[in-house]
Formats: sequence, C-alpha cells, structure tokens
Amino acid sequence: MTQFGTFVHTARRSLQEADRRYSLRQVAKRIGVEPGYLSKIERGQVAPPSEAATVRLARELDEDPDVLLALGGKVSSDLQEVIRKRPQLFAQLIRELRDAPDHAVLRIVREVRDGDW
Amino acid sequence: MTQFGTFVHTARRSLQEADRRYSLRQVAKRIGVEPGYLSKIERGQVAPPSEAATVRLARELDEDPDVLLALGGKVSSDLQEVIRKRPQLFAQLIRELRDAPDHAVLRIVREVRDGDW
DNA sequence: CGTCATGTTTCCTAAACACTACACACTAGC
DNA sequence: GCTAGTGTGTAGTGTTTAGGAAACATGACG
Repeated sequence: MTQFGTFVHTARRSLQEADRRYSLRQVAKRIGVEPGYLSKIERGQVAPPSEAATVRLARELDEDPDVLLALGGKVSSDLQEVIRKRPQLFAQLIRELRDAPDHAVLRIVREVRDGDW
Repeated sequence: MTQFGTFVHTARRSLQEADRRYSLRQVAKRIGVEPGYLSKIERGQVAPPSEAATVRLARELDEDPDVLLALGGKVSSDLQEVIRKRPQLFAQLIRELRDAPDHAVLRIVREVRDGDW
C-alpha cells in the first residue's frame, strides 16, 4: 500500500520543481495536517489518511480525488451512498461490469449522459 | 441506524414463528457471535456489526447480503474493489446514475448481461 | 418445584485509526 | 555565519470499531 505514498510524493515533487510553494511543509499546512504526518504518508510509513484528508490532498495536488482515494484503498462516501440507497440494483450492475472492458463501460456512461431514459 | 436492528429482529421473529431454531441464542451461535451482542444489535443498542458478521447474518436469515449491508451503512468490499480498480470509470458511471430511475438502471443491467460488447 | 431455554444488562477490552507534538539534522540563500 | 526553510524520527494521544464474559430476569413445561 505504499503506492499511495509514492504517488503523492511524485506528484508533489513535480509541482515543487516549478513552484516552491509545494514543499512538504507548505502543502501539509494548506491541507491541514502536521508536516511529520505528511512525511510519513509519502514514505508509506503510515496508512493512507482519512477520506477527508485524502480529498484535500488530491485537490491541492490537482489530482483526481477518486483515484487518490482508490490508491488509499477507499471509495468515496458519496459513491457508497448512491449504492446504499439502491443496493440490489447497483450491486447487480457493478458485478455485471466487473470484467467488462473500459470502452464498454464508457459507452454506457455516454449513453446515460445523453439521458434517453 | 436502528433500521438495521429492526429489520434483523423482524426477519428473525418471522422465521422463528415457524421454526424454533431461530431463537436469538441459536442464531447467534450459528453466525458466531455472543447472544448478548446479537440482542444489542437487534435493539439498536450498538452499531451494526462488521461486514463479515453482517453477511453471515443475512445468509442465516435468508436475506440479501447487499441489502443488509446497506442498512448497516456499508458497501460490500468486493464491490468496492471493483470500483477501486477503475476509479474514474466507475465513479463517473455511478454519479451519472445517481438520479436515474430504477427501470433505466435495470435496462442497462440487462443490456450488459446480454453482453454485446 | 426444578431446570431448561429465552432474551437482556452491565462491564470490560484489544486492536485499529487518524493523527499531534516536538526535537533533530540538513541546506540554501543572503 | 546566520536564519529561514526543508524533510525526518520518536513518542504519545484520543476515538472508534467490533466485539467477549458473565450475570440476570423471565417463562415454559415435564
């Protein structure tokens, strides 16, 4: 699970090259955690942070929150809520799509967005 | 969150009417928890149990595990795993379907099952 | 009456989670 | 050389999760 740390570290360093406001300390301050904690996160010395902190971090680093949450082994609670409201329906759908290729899922997304229901 | 307890209690009582093997104590024993604990669960005196225990309970009471998990405020970890493997794709899909009517989602499920990708 | 079996109550806890506090060592720039 | 800023190491904290143990009260029935 050090995927998370590496990803964050890399993303931050990359931003830091161009802008020194992306030091570990400053990022930590902006997302509201202690520097020592962020340091440990980046080096995988502790588990990925809470959902809230992960989302703040993703925003700060201009990364997709859902992706970062996934790397942290989590699923956004608003997605979970959608599923919990109609568990049978969504459980069925998601299991059905487990092995579907990306393009098939994408086609469905578009189909739905063009809202023909 | 006493929805969970009430649901379990009602389901168990209903089974118990026809079959006295569905006493609280016996069910507790079969799903591997202490009677006192199940008692508290049914009366909402404690939070819903872990995913594993919830699934065992659902099976025992012949209820849909996904539904019972939902009542307990959880989402099955195998569903979460599917999402975590392709977070952007599934996050998009699920958010798109948040307000879609049941029949629209069902149509998609069927479409996918008839696997035309 | 005694003894099962039922559900309930009280008290306790081990482990995991999500962090903070603070001192330390290094370096970069003026 | 100083100081402002950088990242790191160690230790400890409060909270939540997920229950277990054991005693208690009630009723059924043989």
